[in-house]
Amino acid sequence: MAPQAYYSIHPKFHAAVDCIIFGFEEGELSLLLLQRNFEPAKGQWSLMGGFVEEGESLDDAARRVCAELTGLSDLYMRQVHTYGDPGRDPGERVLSTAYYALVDIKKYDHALVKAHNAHWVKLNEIPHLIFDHDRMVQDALRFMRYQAGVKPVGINLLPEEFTLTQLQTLYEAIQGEAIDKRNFRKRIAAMDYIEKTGGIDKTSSRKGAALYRFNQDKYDGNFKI
Amino acid sequence: MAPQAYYSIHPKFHAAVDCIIFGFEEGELSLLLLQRNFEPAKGQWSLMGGFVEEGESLDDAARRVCAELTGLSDLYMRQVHTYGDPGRDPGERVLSTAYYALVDIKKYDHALVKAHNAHWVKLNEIPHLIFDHDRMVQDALRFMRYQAGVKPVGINLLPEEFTLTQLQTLYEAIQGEAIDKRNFRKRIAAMDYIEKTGGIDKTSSRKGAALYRFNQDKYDGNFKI
DNA sequence: GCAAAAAAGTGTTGCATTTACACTTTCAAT
DNA sequence: ATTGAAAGTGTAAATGCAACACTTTTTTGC
Repeated sequence: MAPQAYYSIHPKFHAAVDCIIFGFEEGELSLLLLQRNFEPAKGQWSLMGGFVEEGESLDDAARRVCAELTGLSDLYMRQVHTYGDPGRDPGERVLSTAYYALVDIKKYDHALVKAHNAHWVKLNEIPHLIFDHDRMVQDALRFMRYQAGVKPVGINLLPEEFTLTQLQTLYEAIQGEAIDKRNFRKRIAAMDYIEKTGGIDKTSSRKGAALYRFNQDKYDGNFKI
Repeated sequence: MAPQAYYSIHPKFHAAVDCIIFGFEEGELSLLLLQRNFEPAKGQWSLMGGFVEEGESLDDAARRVCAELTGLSDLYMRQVHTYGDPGRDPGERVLSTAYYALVDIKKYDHALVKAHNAHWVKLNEIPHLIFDHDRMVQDALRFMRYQAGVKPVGINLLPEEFTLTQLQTLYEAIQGEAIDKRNFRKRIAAMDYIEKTGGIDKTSSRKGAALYRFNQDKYDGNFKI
């Protein structure tokens, strides 16, 4: 068989990425969802997605798609799964790879979000989404929760400086259950890569709460020995 | 934009699946690898792979590809990751989704394996593989190890009936470290879904070892309450 | 200026899980 | 009858995890 024929006898498919974009506000996780003002499935809710272009890796496509909506191009993102059932997109056949992304909800570009008719929706208020996007959300949520239990990825949902109460509330939202304050702080204290900045936050407490930051170098150091 | 145009302005890609096929023999994990007697990359080592066809889901494609090589179509399989860098396949652009599969190494079709010029290779003797297949193997191994630590998926590498010594040797191979025999048996005893068959295996011991089997119903029951 | 409110911050104990550890039993082969 | 080879079995120490309540600080309202 000639090398060319090896490939050309096989079909080609559209490839897309869909992004499950997590934010954290008011003690709850939210997703950034589109109320589609475009076809297909105009009027329905969906994830932000887009087609993979020539010469663009899947990771790059996911990054571009998230940046188109949020204006942020340095988000923490991870591939979740690829969905390839024929008929999953009722228009044409499309293979779609889902990525989750973590956003500091204070930072996104409001104009872009508005232009896409996108909205932050709390996890327990998520409407039915088009195609197989419901399942993508379930899978992404499970994977993100798993990763958050293993690595401090959740920090990407907070500003650079944060209080321990914010951090605890975040992890309670991720895990979906209350955490004992003293045990939580003991655990954090044992992580030398979460360090005091010296700053004090007085926005949510009369007394004032110490600010902390994540130190990537110290974190990497823990594994390089 | 007309619905058709929505899709057609975007490029299409070949879609492939590559299978990381695990077996267990002589106390070690092995992979079923091809010494390619076909183009591209003839003469080199690779994973078993194939293109996704029209009307075929990714899962179905992976199942078909594994069955083409092993003759077994009911393998435990899980999607690992999709690799989409441009240039990952030097011929044409191909998006490839990796699946791992677990095989009872006593059962595969030897003629098919021979026809494909495939060989079982022990984990620590794996040669360099083409394209990004080395990375696929690393990712699949990590994912399989994780899953084996959480669910009894490893059982798919053993015959229906197995001794506790076999099971322990398997888990030592998966984890890559020795396990205390009494602690291991205590843990297994606590799993009511691993049950004695009443049979006795005398092939590897004068005394004879009790045979066990995995009870899927009891296992499912543990989570349905 | 005093009292109340609201969040930050701080250790100890009991319980459960995990780990370490060595000898006996059985049976086939010689 | 002895030997060899793998199967099978329980306890004690240590570690990790979960439960639990009060003090401190500062602002605000009286």
